Amino acid sequence: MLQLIYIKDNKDTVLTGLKKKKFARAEETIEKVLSLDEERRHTQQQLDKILAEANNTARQIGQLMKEGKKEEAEKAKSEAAQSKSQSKELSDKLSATEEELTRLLYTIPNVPHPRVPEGSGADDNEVVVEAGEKPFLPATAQPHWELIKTYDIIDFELGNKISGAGFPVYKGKGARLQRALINYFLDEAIAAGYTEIQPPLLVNEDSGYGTGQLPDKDGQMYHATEDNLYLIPTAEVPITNIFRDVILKEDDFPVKCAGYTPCFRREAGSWGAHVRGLNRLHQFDKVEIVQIAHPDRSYEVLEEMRRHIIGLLEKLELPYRILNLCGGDLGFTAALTYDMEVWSAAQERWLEVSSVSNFETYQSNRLKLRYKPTEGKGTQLAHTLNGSALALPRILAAILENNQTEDGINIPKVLRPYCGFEKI
RNA sequence: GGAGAGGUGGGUGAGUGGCUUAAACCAGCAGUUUGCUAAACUGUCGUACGGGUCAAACUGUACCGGGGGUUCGAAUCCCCCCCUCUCCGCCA
Repeated sequence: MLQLIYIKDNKDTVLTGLKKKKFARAEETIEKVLSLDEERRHTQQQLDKILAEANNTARQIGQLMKEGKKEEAEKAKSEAAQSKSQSKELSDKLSATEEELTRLLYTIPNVPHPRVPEGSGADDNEVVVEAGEKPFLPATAQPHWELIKTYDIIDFELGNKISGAGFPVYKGKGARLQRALINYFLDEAIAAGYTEIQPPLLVNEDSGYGTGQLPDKDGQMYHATEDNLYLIPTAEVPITNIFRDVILKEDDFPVKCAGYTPCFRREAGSWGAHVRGLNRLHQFDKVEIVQIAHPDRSYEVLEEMRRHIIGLLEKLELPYRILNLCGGDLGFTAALTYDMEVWSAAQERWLEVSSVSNFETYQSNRLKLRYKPTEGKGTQLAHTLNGSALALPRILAAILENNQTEDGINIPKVLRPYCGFEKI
């Protein structure tokens, strides 16, 4: 969530930003936030004063008792009892106000960065880069959901039998190619200075709130109710939560973590004709990169992450384009997001394979992820960033479709040492 | 799953109702000493929300796993919950 102090000091910027993000009732909400804050401070001042007096009296009573002045002590006691109901009332009011304030703050999305383009939907996203050559496919070319049957490398029917729709079974060279991609992505991340993490795949409620999946996207996660644990929808959740309630030192920056995990998504209500094959799944594999950055450097870090992902796409020889998401299409918590899409030649459409975002302090405020500046007092919120590097199924789809030939599918050169074969 | 023990600052760990404003030690930071390192010594050393100030100094409140209660006063007593550890059982 946004920092209260930021809203107070930058009211106009916040309002402009929220409008860009198509957040309805921006003025109304911000005014309410500011007046609640006013009320909160006023109440706290009153309460603090009463508590200070009460603490004083209590100390005096202790002193009187010690000196054996019982009568005086009794008198003081009855006085103290009076301020009690008063303080109870005030502290109830304080927590009610704070609660309402927090609840309201949770409903306000992050403010977009100035570089975010205006717009209301996917059509308004800015194409930053388009690179690579779209392959020319033979007339016999098949979409990946046919190819996987032809070569018997991914089996949806089997997954259907074991689990249900959206849980494919990877077989033989399909499984090996998948494993090759994971290892390749991890090795590249390590080479780029990321620390490899193998996090838990089930997380508790606190972690769900920490990265913002709860309470809003409750229905999107698989929930093991017996133990009140959630299957992770992305490695972002466990990895970022490593830093929940953490105060870093300034020279701890940059913190770079990468992890491979399966990801589980219920994708409630989002199935349709356009999500055939590997395009959308309940379980899929992904390598995620996460950075915790100094606020002054987070946009450099974002560009660094973007370059890292481009590097992967280029080495995989996939045509790609990069979108700078417009205000209306930007996620709730992001300040700036690049979507990376690869060209899927047989489907003749772009597939999103990565999304890199700077959340600035939006996540860290909720996580209480701070750092101590070397100069000066106190703590400051760090910036968090993450991105997929990369999500496997659509990459796999694009590799299969783009590299198909009359006599098999060519494996990109960079993956061959990892696969142990050159062709499917 | 059964039984027991326990959750206190960055760490170790004291603290059974009021000289606790959380001792002491370690680590950290600053300084002194020093040819350098080490050691020693001195000082400093939590977080959040307020007040105060140009900024500080200073100052109020809350926080000893979480939530409630008893009391003038709770780390300490009571209730509920969560978690960790040990042993047993089960098990890759």
